[in-house]
Amino acid sequence: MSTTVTITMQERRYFERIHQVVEQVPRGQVSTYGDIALIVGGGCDARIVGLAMGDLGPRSAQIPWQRIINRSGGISTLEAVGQRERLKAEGVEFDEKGRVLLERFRWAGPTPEWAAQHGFTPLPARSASKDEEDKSQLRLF
DNA sequence: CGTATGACCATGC
DNA sequence: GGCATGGCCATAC
Repeated sequence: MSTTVTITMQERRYFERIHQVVEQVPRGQVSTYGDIALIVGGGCDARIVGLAMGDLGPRSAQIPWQRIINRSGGISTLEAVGQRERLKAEGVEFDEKGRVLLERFRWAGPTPEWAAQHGFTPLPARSASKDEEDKSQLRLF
């Protein structure tokens, strides 16, 4: 009997995949809503990642939602204090203004192997220094 | 099916 | 860097 599972892949085509990616963020590192959206791809948006995090419910105990922060390194949740404490306990450091030091603790994204294997998009490489990156791109003027 | 909302982000000032 | 706007797309009513 082939009880084909008629899984509702359509309904939350993003939520499921978002959760899957967030699970990959290692302890002691953080990622941003936008980065997760890029990895999921297929038109996924940063706000959808936020929605998916809010939709975790009981699963919040399994999925490291605390490692997802906003582009500025700030915490967007209502329980910002608790989230910051969790991250501190993992070794994540903050600056004087209470923002995560993204340059040091930002997750580089999944390995190309894992990404290809599960149908995700790896994150583009980021230079440690923005200036050097700009310099490497010759402005032909 | 239109409207409002959201754990966002890029842009312009 | 901070503040205000517009845009983005899925959900809830």
